[in-house]
Amino acid sequence: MNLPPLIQSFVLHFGEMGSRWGINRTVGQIYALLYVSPEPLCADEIVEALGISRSNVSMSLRELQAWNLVLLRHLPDDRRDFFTTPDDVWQILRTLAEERKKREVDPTLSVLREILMQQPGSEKERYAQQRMAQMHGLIEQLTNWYDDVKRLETERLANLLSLGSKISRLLETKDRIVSLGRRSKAKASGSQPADIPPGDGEPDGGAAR
Amino acid sequence: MNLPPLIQSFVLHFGEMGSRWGINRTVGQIYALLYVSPEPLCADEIVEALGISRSNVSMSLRELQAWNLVLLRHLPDDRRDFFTTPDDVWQILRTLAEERKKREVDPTLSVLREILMQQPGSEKERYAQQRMAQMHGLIEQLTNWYDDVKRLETERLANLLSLGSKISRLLETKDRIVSLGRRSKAKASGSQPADIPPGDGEPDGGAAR
DNA sequence: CGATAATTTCAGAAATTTCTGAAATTAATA
DNA sequence: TATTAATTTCAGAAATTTCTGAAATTATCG
Repeated sequence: MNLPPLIQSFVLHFGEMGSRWGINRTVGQIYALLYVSPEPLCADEIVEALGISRSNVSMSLRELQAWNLVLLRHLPDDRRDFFTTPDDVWQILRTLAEERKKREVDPTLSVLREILMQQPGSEKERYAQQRMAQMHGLIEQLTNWYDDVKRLETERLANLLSLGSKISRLLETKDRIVSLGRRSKAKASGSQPADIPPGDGEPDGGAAR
Repeated sequence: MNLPPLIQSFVLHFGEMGSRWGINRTVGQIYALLYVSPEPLCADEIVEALGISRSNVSMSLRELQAWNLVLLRHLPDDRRDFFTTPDDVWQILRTLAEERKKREVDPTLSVLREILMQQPGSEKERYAQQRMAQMHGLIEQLTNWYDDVKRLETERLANLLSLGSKISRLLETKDRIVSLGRRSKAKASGSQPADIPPGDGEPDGGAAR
């Protein structure tokens, strides 16, 4: 590997983190390299920079494309493929979130749905199903939130982030005030999508530490 | 493996997903099993249920403890350890978020900080550093938001989720109205309702491109 | 203390993942 | 169509991770 020290640290770190992020070392390194390169790179430049085999680069670029994390570029009168990452880090974040959801969440959601359709054959199964319903409900709330928020343009999204929990406090206050003239316990906000499966009553009081 | 079919599907799925989630098959299976078990289980019961070696169970439980994902329980006059998961799925979510942040985000944040301290030795390094600064800024915004939001109690957190992006739209509207009497282009977050302190500065305008 | 039970450790076996080099494929050019 | 360049595929080598069984450790009890 032959890179300026500062860039090398970054590339090596991404390589090491790769496995924790569900990609492998080479994929991590290539991504890091493309991310900090001012110009798009072709496969052979990557081979050169990272000191790995041509075929490994090919497969890893393919993987990065499957993740939608790289862009393909072409130069006039040159038929090689050149690769970059999007410039906008917020765009990168969106892609990452989308792809991780697709790989790490959606399959579980669909397995849960399937299992929850079935008739429990015993008391143990009935209990298990109720636990799965709780998990399903939580995941659905999270993904609904995500589906809603992901459509925001960057500036609004950044605003939302910088507000953080402050909104919640605001809401509580508003709710408390509104409820003075209505009921006594506030239940904040409409949009509860209707298809949360039954059965997941209260999260058993036992908050367990 | 000898489990009711419905529970077996769930356990096997968690095993398969394990590698995508940064844990391994056994760890995933054990977690799933504990999660749907009404009573805490001891190591030998897990061995029995999943058909894996005692030592593997021991190591995997250790791993789950390192993740803070299981609770230790004891029965009177029995010196075996029994294991469960917390009842409250929101609590589980918090733990998961915290641990994944610790493993997947914090190390990168600290490497970025270190690299950004250094003096670039070339134009390429200067550019790379600027890219890393963008990444660092984004991660910092996200973790600040997370640090803020994670302290919310469950009910408020759920409220926040169910609101989703609506707040943002609300804010924009409010801002637009407020700005009528001030400047012409709304920059959101300029003025907040009474008890909302001024947020972190600008979201780093430099969205690249 | 010695006996027994529960658990952990760890070297190496087994399984899985990653990586390479050689061959095959694709596509542009003469 | 043959030639050359760019890229991909894939069998097996190399590296890494996971898992096991045997031995070691820890803790409790008589």
